[in-house]
Amino acid sequence: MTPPHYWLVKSEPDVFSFDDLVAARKKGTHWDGVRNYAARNHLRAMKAGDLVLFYHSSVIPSAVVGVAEVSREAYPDHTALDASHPHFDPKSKPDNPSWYMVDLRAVEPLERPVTLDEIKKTKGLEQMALVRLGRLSVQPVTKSEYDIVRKLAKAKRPQ
DNA sequence: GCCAACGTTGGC
DNA sequence: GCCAACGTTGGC
Repeated sequence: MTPPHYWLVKSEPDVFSFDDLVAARKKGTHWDGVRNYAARNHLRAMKAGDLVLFYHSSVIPSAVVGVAEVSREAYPDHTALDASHPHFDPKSKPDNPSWYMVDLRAVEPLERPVTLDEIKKTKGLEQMALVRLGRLSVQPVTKSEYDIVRKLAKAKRPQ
C-alpha cells in the first residue's frame, strides 16, 4: 500500500456536519456507527494521514464540502458493544468485534461545495462509488478522483 | 414524503 | 444456499 489513500464519508449535516468536525478541530471525532460490511472493510483499510472527502447527504444540494484526515486507524466500535447504545449490535463481541471506527479530524473546507449533480456531470468522476453505489457510506476514492474534486472546488461554479 | 436501490434476515 | 420479505439509505 502506497500512502496516502483517499476516501469519502457521508454524513447527514443535521446529525454531524463538517462544521461540527471543524469545531472539534483538535480532538477530531470517532467515526462510529458504521454497520455495513463493505463500509467496515474500508474503515479498516484506512491509514493515519489518509485524506477523506466529507460529503453531506440528505440535504439539498448534497455535496462534498470539506477534507478531513484519518487521525487514528481502525479500532473496535464500542457503541456496538454497549446494550444501552442505539448502535448496539448483539452479534458483536468484545473479544471479536464486528464493527470498527476510525478517528477523523478536519483539514480544511472546500473553497465551495461540489454537488453530486456536478460530480455526475464531470468527466473522470463517472466511476466514483458515490455515483455507482449510492448507498455506501464509506468509500474509496482514487487519487485522480480526489484531485478532480479538489480542482472543481477551486474552479468557478458551472454556468 | 415517496420510492428505487440494495443490504440483511430468515424460512425452507 | 436460494430467494422473498423487510429495512434502510438517500436522492428527488
